[in-house]
Amino acid sequence: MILELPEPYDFALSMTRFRELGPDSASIWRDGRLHRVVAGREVRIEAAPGGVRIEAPSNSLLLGDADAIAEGVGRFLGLPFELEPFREWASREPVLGPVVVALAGFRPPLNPEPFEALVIAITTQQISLRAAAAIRSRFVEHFGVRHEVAWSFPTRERMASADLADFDGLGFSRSKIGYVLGLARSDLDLDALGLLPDEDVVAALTALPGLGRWTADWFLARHLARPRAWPAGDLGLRKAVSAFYAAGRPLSIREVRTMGERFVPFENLSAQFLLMGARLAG
DNA sequence: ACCCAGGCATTGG
DNA sequence: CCAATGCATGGG
Repeated sequence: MILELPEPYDFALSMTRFRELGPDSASIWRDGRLHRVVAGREVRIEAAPGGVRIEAPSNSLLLGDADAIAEGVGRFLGLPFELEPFREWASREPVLGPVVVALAGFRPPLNPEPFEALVIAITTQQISLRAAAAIRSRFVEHFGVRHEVAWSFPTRERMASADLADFDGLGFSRSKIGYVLGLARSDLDLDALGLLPDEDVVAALTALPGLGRWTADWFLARHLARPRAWPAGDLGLRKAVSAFYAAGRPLSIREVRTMGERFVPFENLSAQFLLMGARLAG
């Protein structure tokens, strides 16, 4: 089936994250297609005129899963983002404007599952994206379910019943094992976070061990697609803001947080385009 | 053999 | 309140 996306849409550009630095075994890029388990079915997503083509197991259509698959893929591809008002606003920004124009067709992808979004963040804390992806792939293949090409991401329920010894050889630090188990076993309703305002989401997440401001900000940005999310503590964003707005001078987290005011009310998309722009420039 | 990489908790002033 | 430290793997 075809999933239509607002034009312009550049599938390969938008999948840069999965093609280059941080793919894992739950989201596999191969031969121009993205393989992933959506709504319990492994799908293959590829570029098509007007959007993307989704190939799914033939019986999933008969079973009436088509709507759930289209919904899940749409969220994965960042359909909730409203790019048109952002482009209109950015066109009057002297620095960001040209970046957005140069990245025409870029639609930031989302992490559609809250537990997955948080575990991705935990694994990525402090270490390089490549190291995190290597560790996470071992985690996914150990606790997830193998489909054809991709694995389903381990569920919260599965992880709630895991223990320390199950993580042997995966490369997690002791503390990060505790963060994942603590998150899985906590009584926090992850699906209900979407009903809360940004600051309440941050408060609820940072109350858990191992989930700090950076993790909460990326959850707002890449899971909930909140327009005002601004991950000022992110090393990549700090370098991007430094390059585009401070002539390369290193910026503190506090400085970057303050500079977020420049991008109101489009901090999230601004951050994602700046990161992408810096990646292409470097 | 280093050193840094899309943080966070803990400890000590 | 701020500074220093340990954590784990991958790549340069």
